[in-house]
Amino acid sequence: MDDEQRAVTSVDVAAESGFSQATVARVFSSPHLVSPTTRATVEDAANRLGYVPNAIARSLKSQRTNIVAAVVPARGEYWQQALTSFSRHLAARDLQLLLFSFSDGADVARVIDSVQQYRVDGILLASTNVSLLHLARLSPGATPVVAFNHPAAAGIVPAVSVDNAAGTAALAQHLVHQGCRNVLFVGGQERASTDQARYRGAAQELGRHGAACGYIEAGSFGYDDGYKAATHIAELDTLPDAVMVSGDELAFGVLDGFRTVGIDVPNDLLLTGFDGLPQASWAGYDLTTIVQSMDSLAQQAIEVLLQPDANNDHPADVVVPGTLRIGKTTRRPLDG
Amino acid sequence: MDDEQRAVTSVDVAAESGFSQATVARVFSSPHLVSPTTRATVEDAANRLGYVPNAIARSLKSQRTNIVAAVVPARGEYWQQALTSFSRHLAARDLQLLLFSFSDGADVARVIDSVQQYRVDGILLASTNVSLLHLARLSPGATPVVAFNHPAAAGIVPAVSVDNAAGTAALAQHLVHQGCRNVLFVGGQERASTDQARYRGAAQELGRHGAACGYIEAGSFGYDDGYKAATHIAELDTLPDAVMVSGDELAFGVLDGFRTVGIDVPNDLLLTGFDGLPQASWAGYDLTTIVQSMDSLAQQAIEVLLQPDANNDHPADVVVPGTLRIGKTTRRPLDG
DNA sequence: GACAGGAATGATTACGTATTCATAGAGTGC
DNA sequence: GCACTCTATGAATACGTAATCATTCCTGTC
Repeated sequence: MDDEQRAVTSVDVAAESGFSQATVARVFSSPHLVSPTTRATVEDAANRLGYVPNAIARSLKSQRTNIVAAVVPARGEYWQQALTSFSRHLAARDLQLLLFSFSDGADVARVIDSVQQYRVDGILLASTNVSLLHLARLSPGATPVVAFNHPAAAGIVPAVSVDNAAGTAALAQHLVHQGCRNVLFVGGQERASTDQARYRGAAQELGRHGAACGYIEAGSFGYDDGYKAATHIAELDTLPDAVMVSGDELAFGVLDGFRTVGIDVPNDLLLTGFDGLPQASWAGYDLTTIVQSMDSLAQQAIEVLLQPDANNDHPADVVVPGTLRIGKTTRRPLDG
Repeated sequence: MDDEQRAVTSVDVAAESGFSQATVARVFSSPHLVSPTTRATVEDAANRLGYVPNAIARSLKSQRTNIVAAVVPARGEYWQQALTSFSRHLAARDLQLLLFSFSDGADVARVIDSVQQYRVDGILLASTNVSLLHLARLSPGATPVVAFNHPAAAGIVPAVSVDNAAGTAALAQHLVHQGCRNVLFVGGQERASTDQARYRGAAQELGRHGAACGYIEAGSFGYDDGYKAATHIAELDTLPDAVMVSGDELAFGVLDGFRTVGIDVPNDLLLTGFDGLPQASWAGYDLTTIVQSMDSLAQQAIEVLLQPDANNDHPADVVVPGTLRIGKTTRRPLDG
């Protein structure tokens, strides 16, 4: 009743079971070193007392926390998907996930300082906006880092990304096959390295076929900015054949914007996205896009993170291909 | 170059600065106890060596980790919103967020054991599916817990939820004003306590006005199951006046399902959701729903969590009201 | 039967910090 | 000039575990 339930330690279990603290510790960390009967006795005592090993003390002693930090932007469907995937794959390896989500304006340096304090086993740095300067701050530390979908970081730290350029190139080729000659690319933020790679991939492929590719910047990768961008596009003197949008969420906004102002997709123009969010296959959108296998990306990222990278002077740079998903936003109902 | 960058400790800083380890520790944990000149000297040495305090050791000594665990379902827009909000509010209090996301089939008991090991300062238990049995497992421990949006947990552990019943009651009243007499409620999972509370609120209010309220279960709160549910509803002999859906994401599926089979919302029937996800105000949906102030909920949850609750025998039970958002899914363009 | 070798366990220590206790000055008031 | 308070610092210890080293005991072999 009035038990103040003082924290139960391995010493308490030792006293209760009649064995030493060392043996109790072994029962929980390397059971094969202890005889079956002893193990049973100790486990019994532990259950009776409600003992749970203290991971903090374990971490201090073993110099491994079994925690991986994920530094992720606070907003955006894409990052939430990524986070879920990280979490699942880390759990499969008995690792915990310490979350550091930061808003656009937040002080990344402060976040990184915070991360360092916890002596995590690795850092998944998932943001296109972390400057290379901040990355450099991390490199001297012994904590392994993987830049997730931050192509510009490749060469400085190990990086895992989807093949952005190849993805938009595939989309561009698809559009060319549909007869598009005048394409407009809607970027999220010009300074984001993914944005740059995606535009480059599109522009090069379109150029190879003699098609034009303009660029406008929406301001963010969010729905609202896509919606606004659609309004601007509608006011252009001549509509493009097709609009390629740098991210799916942004594309949903563009699509809804077009619908509101009476531009019909795909009859008036074609529309593509990028990312392959679950919503892209919702009946309301059915968007042509590049589907990133988030599971594959997350798994690779964690693998690279935990590998004691053999060649330090040449950090790993994994590029995972995406797959083209063709939805009704590029499927002309009646085509010449 | 070849620095093996051995972990720098407060002892190293002590040696470098000429002061004792105790003084170094004080500089970082209670600076007011140390003279300004000493502090400067120590901070200088620390910077030179690249010292970062070890939070693990600090936690072991101080018995506070400054970490809060969030146990959250892996899937669902709503939970991702909640997670983001938790993260932001915890960061504002210099707390870290240890994430435990679990799939539907996962072993909750195992997750909870994991949580216990890390001696977190508190647990945000955000799932309608955690059984009361599991909650009981937690109570003897000294770790404070808050059940987030799990009404059934109220009374056993402190709970913070949106006012589910009042929310659906408000929606029901709105529907009655629109002339609805025959309403169908689409639940996610019957066993979820939020689902029950929401249905109850709707049925009672509709009953008060002599209107009927049927119930069907979609199977989950996800888009796909909503889509399927719409198909089933379309096959009914007589369509209801209105469909109340237990969650927004589910409602998006229902709405898209209706559109696919040619049922027009709001002309053929009215539709409401619950949660107030960002997508609910996207132009493509513009859903009538109850908007939960996630920020307010998260903040309250954290407050309750960290308060050394005065009266232990009567755990806190905070209920936050939602606000009605009227979208075009209940706005008849031309009404008799 | 003696001895090697292995298995099981206990005693001890280290991980890096925060805090208590003790101590040395530095002011302060009479 | 002395007792006294107060501040700044150092020495020592504790947090809870895992790993090393030492010890005991048991088994098998020639």
